[in-house]
Amino acid sequence: MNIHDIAKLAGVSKSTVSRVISKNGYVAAESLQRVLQVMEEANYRPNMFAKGMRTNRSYSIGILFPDLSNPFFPEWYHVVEQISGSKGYLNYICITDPFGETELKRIDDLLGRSIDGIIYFSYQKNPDVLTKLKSISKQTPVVCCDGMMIGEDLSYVCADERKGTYDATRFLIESGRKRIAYIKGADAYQIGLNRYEGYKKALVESDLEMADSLVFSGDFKMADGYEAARFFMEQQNPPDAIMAATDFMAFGALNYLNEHGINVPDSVAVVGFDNLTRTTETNPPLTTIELPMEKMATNAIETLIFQIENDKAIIQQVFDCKLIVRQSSHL
Amino acid sequence: MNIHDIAKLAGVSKSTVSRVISKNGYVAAESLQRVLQVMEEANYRPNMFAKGMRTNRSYSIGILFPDLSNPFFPEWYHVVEQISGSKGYLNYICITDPFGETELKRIDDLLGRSIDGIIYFSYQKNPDVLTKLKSISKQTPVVCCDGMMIGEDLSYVCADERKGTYDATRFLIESGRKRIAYIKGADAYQIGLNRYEGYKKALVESDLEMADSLVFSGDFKMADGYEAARFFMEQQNPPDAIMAATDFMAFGALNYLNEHGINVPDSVAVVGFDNLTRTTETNPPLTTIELPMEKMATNAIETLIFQIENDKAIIQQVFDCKLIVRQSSHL
DNA sequence: ATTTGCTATGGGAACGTTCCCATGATTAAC
DNA sequence: GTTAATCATGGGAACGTTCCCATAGCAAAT
Repeated sequence: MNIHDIAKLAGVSKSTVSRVISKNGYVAAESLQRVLQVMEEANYRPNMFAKGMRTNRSYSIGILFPDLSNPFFPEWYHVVEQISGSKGYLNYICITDPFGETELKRIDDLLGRSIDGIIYFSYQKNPDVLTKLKSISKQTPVVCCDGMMIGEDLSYVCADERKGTYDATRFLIESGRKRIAYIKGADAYQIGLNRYEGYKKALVESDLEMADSLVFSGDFKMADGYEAARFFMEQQNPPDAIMAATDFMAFGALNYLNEHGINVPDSVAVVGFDNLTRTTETNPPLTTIELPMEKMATNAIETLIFQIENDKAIIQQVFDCKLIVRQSSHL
Repeated sequence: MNIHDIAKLAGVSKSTVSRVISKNGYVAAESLQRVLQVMEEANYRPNMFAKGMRTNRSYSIGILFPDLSNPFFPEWYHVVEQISGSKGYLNYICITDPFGETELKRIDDLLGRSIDGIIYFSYQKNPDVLTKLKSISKQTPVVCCDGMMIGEDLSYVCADERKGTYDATRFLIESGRKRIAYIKGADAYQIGLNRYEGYKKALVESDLEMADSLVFSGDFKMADGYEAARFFMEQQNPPDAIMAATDFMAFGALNYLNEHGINVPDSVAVVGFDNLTRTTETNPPLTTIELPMEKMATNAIETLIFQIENDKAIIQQVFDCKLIVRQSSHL
């Protein structure tokens, strides 16, 4: 069943049918009606291959995630999918890996499908990948979703995570915390370094101690937060506050503290980062730095679609983070 | 840059280049070498639209998930993506909704992309959707991933969840539990009913009480498990065991119990279902019924690809569940 | 010497769209 | 009443592959 058959059934030419489908060019109200009806009755669906061959558009977007076990990514995708769907796009999801070793291959896989654009997440800042992304982005727009791309000649959307963590750390200091521990990402990851920088900056400014015993490198898993809390609390002089680079790791820390009868926030304050949905459900509800995820995700996909449909010029956006004080940090 | 340009550069005809790309038909070793080299140098990528127009294959698979906040689905997808990727396929992910209201539209969206096959998850058994899936599956294979499809004229992969829950309930009874509560899915969902049936069957066989006060309907969220535990434990005669239809809800129940100093398993046993990765990390580690997720996911995608590439006949598979006893149920 | 089968290659039609161009019909403007 | 602008339609080339068919060289078998 093709455009030709529809044309015959509706008693018009294939050109007219084409005009109906692509909604451009003149077509008489009567013809329109008849073609629409015939298409409906015949359950006709335009052939995307033929369409794509002429237009070079697939209405498909490729998304690269380094890991799907952190609920941050599914939450982000949920927002993206809503918007892209409403604009007629469908999304390929590729799971790369935390070290970015498979990224180049997956980008090629996506390009082989003639996707219209790419949304890129990574834990790493791999020069080869950046070069590739830069070179394709004149043809196929790419939007990167992390602050570590700042300074690169690429489109990105990110948040001022450094300032976010800085503000939160200041808040803890001002509310009297003296020994503030930090759970950062693995040393091998470039992602999240801005968060760690904000923490260090606030400590330095306040002449607070920056000991190795107060920093733990995790792998962004919940279990790492749990282990970090154990590492901190088993010291003879444990911290009175624990900040985590992600809510997900803060969850793990909270679990450890709750299970060991260590009162939060009386004995130790806990602060996360991201403001995941579940932060209101923890015990106690988690003070966290809000990454304006919904705003960022919306912006990322809308930017990408704008670039696809209008202008491929680079667009870079930075959002503010906001400290959200809940019970896990109250004295 | 198309097959014609490559042919000219390599000094052969476009037919020979086509034979090189599609790896079929005779081509001399020398020609092969030259064409390969030219393609490499020109960074040539075959045009999938033109290819698809002739072959009617997109090497794309569509996956429908009703919800992405339950980590069960990302875990499943991770397995699927690994395998489909290794066989040259990429996956579109559509998030429908728990009530299945958007499923028909999303299926149409996918068909509009000429996907080669569909993997279908749902919380509901919507007759319209089933009719649609049955009608398309002669052309575009569909593999459903839940036991509620048993009896339908569709390909599916599922587990004997009824028996799984039955076995687990028997185990609790035999280890001396007398009042066994159950956290089921929302009444509006057809999914998970087999699990609930297994629970009821075991209770009836042992002449144990089946009170309304021992059954709670949740929405598969962690918070629902938390609420369920509160509902059960605030009764004057609380249960000595809580089973949940999903690990995710069991996590919520465990949180409630831990936070309220109710000893697990001494005061109350907790049993989940799914054997998510995180079950070994809870406190105490969670006894659960293993849904052989990896095996099922592997089977689902391999079945689908087999149907795409070989034979579209219906394939139906049922796997066994296995009780995994950890500390949350030990007396 | 002829036939057969295998290897190797090239030409051309076909897939189902879009889009440019040509052709009228009708209406509006002078 | 001619000209111009707008509306409506159809024909045909083009997009970049695959695949069928024709051709032909060469070795092995008759």
